[in-house]
Amino acid sequence: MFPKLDPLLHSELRLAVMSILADVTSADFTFLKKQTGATSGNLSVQIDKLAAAGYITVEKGFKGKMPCTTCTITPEGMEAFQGYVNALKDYLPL
Amino acid sequence: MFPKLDPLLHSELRLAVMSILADVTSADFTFLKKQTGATSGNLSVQIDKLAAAGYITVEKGFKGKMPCTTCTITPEGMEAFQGYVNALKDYLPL
DNA sequence: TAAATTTGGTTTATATTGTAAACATGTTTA
DNA sequence: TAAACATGTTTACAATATAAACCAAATTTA
Repeated sequence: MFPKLDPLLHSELRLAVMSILADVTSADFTFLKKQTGATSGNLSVQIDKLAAAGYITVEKGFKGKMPCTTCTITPEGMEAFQGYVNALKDYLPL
Repeated sequence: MFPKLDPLLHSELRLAVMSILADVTSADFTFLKKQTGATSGNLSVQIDKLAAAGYITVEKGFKGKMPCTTCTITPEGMEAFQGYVNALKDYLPL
């Protein structure tokens, strides 16, 4: 049977963000933007959704004088990501 | 870098359908419905989209006296599915 | 055999989602 | 100080997914 895929993670950009954070734990907005190639607007929206779900935390600070938004994956986010990966395996010949 | 995911395949139900067809080549509507747990309406719509993309062919006939719609994956569909699977690998720790 | 039910879908309406464009706020550079 | 750049956010629109309603033919039941 096909397990349900977490709709929050089944999104190209959110999945890319979570994939990065699952790897490096923490990253700032600019880094995520460069790595994913997303537009700022789209990234901002998707980060909000991940944060609202408790999958990441978002901290706003400054690097020098410039604003800097740092995203960090939470344990729940890590778990959700791993769950998604496992679920996907039932859809794919791996 | 994160490769673009084929939006036609990045859909839970369409992916499930393609996953089945990649395995068994051909299956009828009822079988797909049972395996995926989808509603008829949703399945009907998603099958149309896969067919419109040339990923599957749809043949309408009868099994005994009852109508029977058979879906078959095309070579292009097979290729697209494999491309999607490969692209996904860059998103997941596998 | 007439009515009710089941099978096998399609169409349509709505809710959700994704995305880009426009905007806001401040900083650096010429 | 004016123009260009950095770092995001908000908003408006387009695309998508999904369920609900519908349809027609076949089958079962009374």
